[in-house]
Amino acid sequence: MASSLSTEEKIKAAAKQVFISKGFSGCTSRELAKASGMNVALVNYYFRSKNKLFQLIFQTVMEEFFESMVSVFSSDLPLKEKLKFLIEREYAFLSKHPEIPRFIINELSRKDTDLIELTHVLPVIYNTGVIEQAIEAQKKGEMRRVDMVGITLLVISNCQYPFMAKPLIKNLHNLSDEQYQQHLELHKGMVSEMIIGYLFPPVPKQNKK
Amino acid sequence: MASSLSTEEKIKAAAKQVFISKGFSGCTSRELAKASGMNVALVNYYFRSKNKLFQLIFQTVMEEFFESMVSVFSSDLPLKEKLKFLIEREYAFLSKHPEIPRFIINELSRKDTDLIELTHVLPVIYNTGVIEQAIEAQKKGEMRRVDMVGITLLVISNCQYPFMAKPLIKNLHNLSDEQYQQHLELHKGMVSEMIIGYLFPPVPKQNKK
DNA sequence: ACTTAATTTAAACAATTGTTTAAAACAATA
DNA sequence: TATTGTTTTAAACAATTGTTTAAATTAAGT
Repeated sequence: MASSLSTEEKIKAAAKQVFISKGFSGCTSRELAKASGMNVALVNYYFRSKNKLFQLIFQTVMEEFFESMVSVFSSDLPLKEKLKFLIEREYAFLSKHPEIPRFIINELSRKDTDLIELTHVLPVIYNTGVIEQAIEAQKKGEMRRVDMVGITLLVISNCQYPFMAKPLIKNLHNLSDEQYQQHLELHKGMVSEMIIGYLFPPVPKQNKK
Repeated sequence: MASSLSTEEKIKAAAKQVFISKGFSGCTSRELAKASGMNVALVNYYFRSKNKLFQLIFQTVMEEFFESMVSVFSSDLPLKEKLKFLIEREYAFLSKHPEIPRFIINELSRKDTDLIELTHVLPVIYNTGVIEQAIEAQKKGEMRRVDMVGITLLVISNCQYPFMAKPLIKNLHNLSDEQYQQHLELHKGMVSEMIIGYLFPPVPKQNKK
């Protein structure tokens, strides 16, 4: 039962859910309290303010968000397999946490937010050696000359957007939840094949020196 | 000068900007009033309530959002050219209105929102004959057998996400605005080539039947 | 000029916001 | 048991919320 958790952790867990689904400005202190079965004063007793609590939770969500990405790049696989694996992992993560990309993108585009430091995550990825893998594959002419920003964008666009846009696409195409789920599963395969097919064209385009 | 507009239109124009960038729950009635140079009472005098004003604006934003998409499908072009054109148009639209996809997706995923009817836009697209074009191209084996949902998802994922995720990617890769702009331009070409290359594979996969 | 209607303003409304207070309940230790 | 310190509660705080009122101003038509 959830009551085995401490009050502090109950509030944190509930607040995470509420913040993710409604955003910082979409919920109130009392709503956060009620969602954890506590009262308003307790929220501020443990976390000082709504804003402090949010900052704390946003940080942890960001870490979860990048965790699997880093772990995949750190794995001992050829680049092409890493990318297939990454897409698979992203879809698995998003199936569990479909609201997180929207939440993060939203809160990051608030002008008035104390923006979180992400500078530490890039070096971690770079240290996995994935850059060297890409450069080598490109030298051999096996891989298209796309930089890390381009690769990142390709992968997360095609993975995250379909989850974020669920209400839009469902509404637009008149789909049930089950139908959309099927489309997502189908789409994963297409995305994987498309991206791999693009980045690693069957016939080498050119061998730049 | 903007003062040539009527009070009602000044409020509407300012509210559109504010709603799009801060969302319904991210702004106040007084903020909407101040942004148009008016006062709170005038907002409710012309639009009855904050919610009514929002509903009105959301509707018009949605229409702008689908306008170019429909117009491209209605154009007299072969399917492959339509898709190239669509991507080009999407990028042009998003360069002008980079905040709109996030705004729409956000507001559509609010549980408590009176959801807008989109059922009229799908028939419009279907009536352009694009479906028949796709089926024919697929019969000839020129095009992969991907349905309308899949095509839609591919295009708008790769177009919209890079604009939505600007703060995330900028932060992650430590890019300046100018650098990100360059990446966007570069990405457009990649996306177009990738999607076309995937949907219309150079060597016909198989001729079903 | 007079009357009527439409527009704009300042002020007020009750409800809700984030946050704090001070007392109560609890737990641990002596 | 008495005395700590910690946790929880109910109530209050001023500020802000969406909305309304009623008076003031402007515009239009006679």
